Amino acid sequence: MAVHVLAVLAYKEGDRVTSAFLAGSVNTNPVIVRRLLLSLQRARLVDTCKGAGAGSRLNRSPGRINLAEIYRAVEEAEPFATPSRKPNTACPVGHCIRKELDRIFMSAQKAMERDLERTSLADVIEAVKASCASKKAV
Amino acid sequence: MAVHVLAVLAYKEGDRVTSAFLAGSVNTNPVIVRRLLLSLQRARLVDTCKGAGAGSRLNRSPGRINLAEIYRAVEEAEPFATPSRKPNTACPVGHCIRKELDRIFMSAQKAMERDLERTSLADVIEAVKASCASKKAV
DNA sequence: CGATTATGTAACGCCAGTTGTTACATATGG
DNA sequence: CCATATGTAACAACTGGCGTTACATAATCG
Repeated sequence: MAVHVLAVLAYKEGDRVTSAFLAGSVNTNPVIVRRLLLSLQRARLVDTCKGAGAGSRLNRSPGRINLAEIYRAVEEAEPFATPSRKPNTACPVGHCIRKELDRIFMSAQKAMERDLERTSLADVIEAVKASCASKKAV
Repeated sequence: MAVHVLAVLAYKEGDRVTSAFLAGSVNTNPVIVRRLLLSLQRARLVDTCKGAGAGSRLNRSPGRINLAEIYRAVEEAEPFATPSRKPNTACPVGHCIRKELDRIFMSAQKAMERDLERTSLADVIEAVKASCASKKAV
């Protein structure tokens, strides 16, 4: 969904867009979008102004924003299972496995982000446009 | 948690272990473990017998089981955000973006799994043992 | 054979996280 | 000063996963 919002922003090249408009586009509530924009602001991906005639716009050109950045800005939690908040008991394995798994999963997540880095927001826009065009052609 | 259970099984090299024992080790309920074991059975990772004196054991040596297999056996859902089951509206972006994002995320997930493939269950056991030993040394 | 043991499975409650909604304070521009 | 749009809080609704109880089924042992 974050990517979706940013894609719309990229679509409107530089124009300020209100959260209400974005919400309509993603088919959700303006507040949801605003909450999302807060994360994106923290990551310096968008630039938001308050007041009349204001709204948000991209802070960088779409070609210089990659999906890994968006992912990191939005997803703060690990994609893996909650470590089952129980610290485990007297099992010989339970004691030390958590730390090891964290290491391994961190590495896997890094691998995933490296893959996401290869795609820029501009790439997404381009692909979407192409996909829409071909669909229209039919 | 799946890895934890399998690690315990690997620890008990070949012995059949009951779900009750595993549950105690992971500090949870036997039924939870059984549900997990069902997934692992489907993936042919464990071999479970019913009846008295029965239980589960690994179907392969720990060195020949990698974490990507476990991940695939257990996690059936995408690690990414639910595609917000709403099919979106008349927004020009909304129409085609879902498909594109699916492609990209699939690729990222593949990258993650490729990373997980590099670690076998035996590696995890080894690391855990080493970690426990060093902790004991202190 | 029958008792015991352990899995398979369903039904249900519980809890946490996410989404959605309403409401209101605040800032900005005209 | 007023209209507009964000920031934020409070709360309802929904969802997914975990936990628990309960019961049927299967396999082993005496």
